[in-house]
Amino acid sequence: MSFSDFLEPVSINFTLKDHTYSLLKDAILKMEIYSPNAELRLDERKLASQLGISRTPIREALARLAQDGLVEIQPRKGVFICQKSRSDVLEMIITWAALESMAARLATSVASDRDLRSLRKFALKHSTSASKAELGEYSEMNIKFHQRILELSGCDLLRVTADGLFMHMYLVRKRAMGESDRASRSVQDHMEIIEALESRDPDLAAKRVLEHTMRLHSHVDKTWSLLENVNGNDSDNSKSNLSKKITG
Amino acid sequence: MSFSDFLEPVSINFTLKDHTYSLLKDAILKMEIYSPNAELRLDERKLASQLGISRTPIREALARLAQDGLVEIQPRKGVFICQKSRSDVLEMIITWAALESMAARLATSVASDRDLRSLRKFALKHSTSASKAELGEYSEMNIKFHQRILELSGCDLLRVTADGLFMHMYLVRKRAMGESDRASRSVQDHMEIIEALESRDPDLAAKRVLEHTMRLHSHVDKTWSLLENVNGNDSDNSKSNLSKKITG
DNA sequence: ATCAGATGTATGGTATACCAGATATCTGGG
DNA sequence: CCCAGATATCTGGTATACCATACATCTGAT
Repeated sequence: MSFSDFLEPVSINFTLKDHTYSLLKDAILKMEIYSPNAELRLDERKLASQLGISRTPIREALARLAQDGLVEIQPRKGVFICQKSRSDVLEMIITWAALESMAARLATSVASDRDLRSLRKFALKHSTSASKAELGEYSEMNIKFHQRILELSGCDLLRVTADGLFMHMYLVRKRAMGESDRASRSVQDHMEIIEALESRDPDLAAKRVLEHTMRLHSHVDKTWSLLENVNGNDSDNSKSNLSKKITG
Repeated sequence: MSFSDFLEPVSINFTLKDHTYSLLKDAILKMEIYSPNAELRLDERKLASQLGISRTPIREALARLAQDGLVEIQPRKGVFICQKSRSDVLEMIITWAALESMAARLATSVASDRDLRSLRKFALKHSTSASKAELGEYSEMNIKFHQRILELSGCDLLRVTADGLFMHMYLVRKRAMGESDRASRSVQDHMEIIEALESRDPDLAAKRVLEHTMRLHSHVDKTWSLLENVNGNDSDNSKSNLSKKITG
């Protein structure tokens, strides 16, 4: 072993801006941005000195985060973490429903029997945690289940687009779990979705995923008055009970 | 009238980086990036001197374009306009179908009778241009029709997400029109979609939009061997005839 | 005491200098 | 003539200086 054998992994293609991007993204996703005392402002100079780098890579990372919709850059004012309003969340759920419903439709054609067996096994394995008040764990599994359906579609763009939404949903996820009996209903829904996939029925699979996700929409619509008026006008009362109307 | 009355519109909130972003985006969307002699490389310094500004705002604009998927930044190599492979295009069509199908579903609930009448009028007005070989005009109208459905959904996120796809589709659109009898079939499809919306049947509207868009998928799948191997491996032959399989 | 205007300061916007990797070109030995 | 190694140069990555605006604070006249 020569000396040089030990210093290979300098990770080629590493750039500060990319590193900073994921660093900031993780930080934003982890922080409780809805707590009343949350610091929503990001100070370029402070970040630069904290990370020990210059402002340039930070600014490019912030530009990308702004494109993601995670932060908002107000010229000459500052950059602020975006709080999602209730209607923002509802729209994310609708869009997510659209994507995952299509994914399920595709999956009935392209997913292998082996993949579906694996999905069923995964769902069964975690079905017990729903009732045991291990809601944190169940919540994790819940997200994984839905991401798995996106993967099984074989359409990477569907998956990537939905991931962009999950990123935002993650920010508000902590609020949703543990309310009413959603978890046990969720387990039942999941099994019915799997059955639809296994029966290779595209319309049925799409319908069940749509109804399942729109139940979340309905739930958030009814119970999340908390986020009202957080970002000014949130005045689309016209969409009330939308979930029931559009699922036929 | 005092002198100062004439110099108000300095456009507050104007920033070079935002301006550069839309400038570059438009330029990329307008150029023929699939012509063999297309210049795919973007030189920061050249752009800077051409636009008469420094590299900084250009770099931030490029960072945003990269997030959009319009360009790819290869560290220490350069920034290149992304050419879409055939399978990329197919995935965009699938995702678009998912979004617009959901939009139609929503529209059956939230669109007003007046909006639907307006949509029908718009479709009728342009239905003749399809047969008159004014394919450029028809193509424009076609896109507007679909965007209008997204708007009628009342869900802005659906519309914005789909717009991001339209941006890419625009790049390849010139190739699709004028092939076979797609235009006249398209007119028929559009009228049936409008009828479904007017009958306020969410499932039917969603189904018709899905089938219409997946016909485009099918067409591209069969005829666009041109884009094969443009970006290396394009090896998802497993999806053949996907359109037929998933529309029930 | 109050408020308009001046002034200071903090923050993002922009320009520019310099660094490092990647590639093309040159050059000399074979 | 060929090719390895040196070298020049091009390009993006980073740091830093400076500018312009927004906002807070101060000041003095009423």
